[in-house]
Amino acid sequence: MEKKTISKSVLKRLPVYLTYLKNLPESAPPNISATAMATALGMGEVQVRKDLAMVSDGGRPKIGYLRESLIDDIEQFLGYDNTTDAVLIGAGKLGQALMGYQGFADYGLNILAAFDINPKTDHSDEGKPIYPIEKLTAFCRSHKVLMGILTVPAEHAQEAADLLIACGIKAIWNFAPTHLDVPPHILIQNENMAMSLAVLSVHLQAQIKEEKENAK
Amino acid sequence: MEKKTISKSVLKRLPVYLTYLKNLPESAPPNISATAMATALGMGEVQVRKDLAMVSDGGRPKIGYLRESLIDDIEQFLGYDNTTDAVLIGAGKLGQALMGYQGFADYGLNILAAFDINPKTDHSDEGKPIYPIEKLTAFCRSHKVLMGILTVPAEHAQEAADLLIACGIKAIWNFAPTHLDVPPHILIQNENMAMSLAVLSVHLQAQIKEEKENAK
DNA sequence: TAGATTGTTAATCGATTAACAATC
DNA sequence: TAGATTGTTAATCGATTAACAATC
Repeated sequence: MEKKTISKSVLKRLPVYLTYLKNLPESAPPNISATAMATALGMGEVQVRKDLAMVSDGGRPKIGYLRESLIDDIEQFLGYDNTTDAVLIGAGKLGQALMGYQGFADYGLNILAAFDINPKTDHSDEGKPIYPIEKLTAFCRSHKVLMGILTVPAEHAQEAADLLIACGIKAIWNFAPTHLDVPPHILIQNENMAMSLAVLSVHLQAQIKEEKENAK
Repeated sequence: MEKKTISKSVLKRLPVYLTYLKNLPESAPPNISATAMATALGMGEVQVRKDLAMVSDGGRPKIGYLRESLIDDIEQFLGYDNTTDAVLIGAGKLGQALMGYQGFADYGLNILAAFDINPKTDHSDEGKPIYPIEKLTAFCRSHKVLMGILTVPAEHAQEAADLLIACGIKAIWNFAPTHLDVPPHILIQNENMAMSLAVLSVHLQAQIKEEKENAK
């Protein structure tokens, strides 16, 4: 495998392959072909093969890829093997739901603590600490945290982002439905529910309209 | 405005413009130029103008677009003006967080009720009903629900999706980290946190590596 | 009128797909 | 060997960007 720069489109498909591979039953054969994966996921087989070529050191003709090593290769490429510590700002319902989600461990994500302007309690149901926002800076510095998760209301998102950046954070996972202005070296990943809803809404509108016309 | 088919890329940018426009202060002038929006959102101005041309009946040279009507045009295009009723499957933490989120009203989304194999309570904090899953079919039929939101564990996502489709649902917003197999006319919109995490993780890996090299 | 801004047509860029050669 | 599958090179497609004409 050569170290090539990877495009965002490829990058976003890798976790799809990963979950598919990990969900295969124990009883499945140790090898899997790009063809089989493509069929199962409803994708083009050349695309799958090309994507895998970016992270794997190759499959064997006629046999395919060794499932276990493919999983390892993708996980390693995505950096899921070394855990990333993160802090969460905004311990509302969504924030607490994310804090309690056990599945993040599979992605190497570890939410250390949450911070809130006005914490309702000092720990989540799972026992993770919830601190007043004033403690954020010291905490981030001492734990060398590089990632922040924003689950605050839209109107406080920008100031929370500014605060995180001042604490030395390099990447922000933003659940607030708003655009954030940040310096170029900071990565913002918007978990854009509005985007998803737009796609769903327009699809349904079209569907409804179609049905009406058919009913004529 | 002519009815053109819109690409998914444009479609996904529309809600970004919309939130930006809605968040402008009351005191802002009634007109806004594509140039100004592009600068504020860090996008290309031609792209903004082209996107707006898809939904608006045009801005005025030298002046720009009338902010209010632009908002209306986008909302209408996205179908946010007529509400979409939805049911939610899986009343866990994430499910309840979504049920309680007031902001969905802005997107024309109305979560009528949640369903769960084993409801802990019969209503959410906001008073929305939570029913046992057995009641789903009758409910969807009588309320003519077209959209389902999946917040169940990955291992139950496929069966939940099948159930929704059997109930006549046309679009599924899937929060479960798994690939769903559905008939072609059903739209699946994956709220893919794994995708976002992949982007964040790879960015941080690169950042860490870079720092190490600089430290040499 | 001059200049800012719009909308459109053409050029570029990147990503996907198709064709094919290599290999076990 | 034959055939399934891999990996790569070339062709296509779509989306973004650049150039420019139109307009208030």
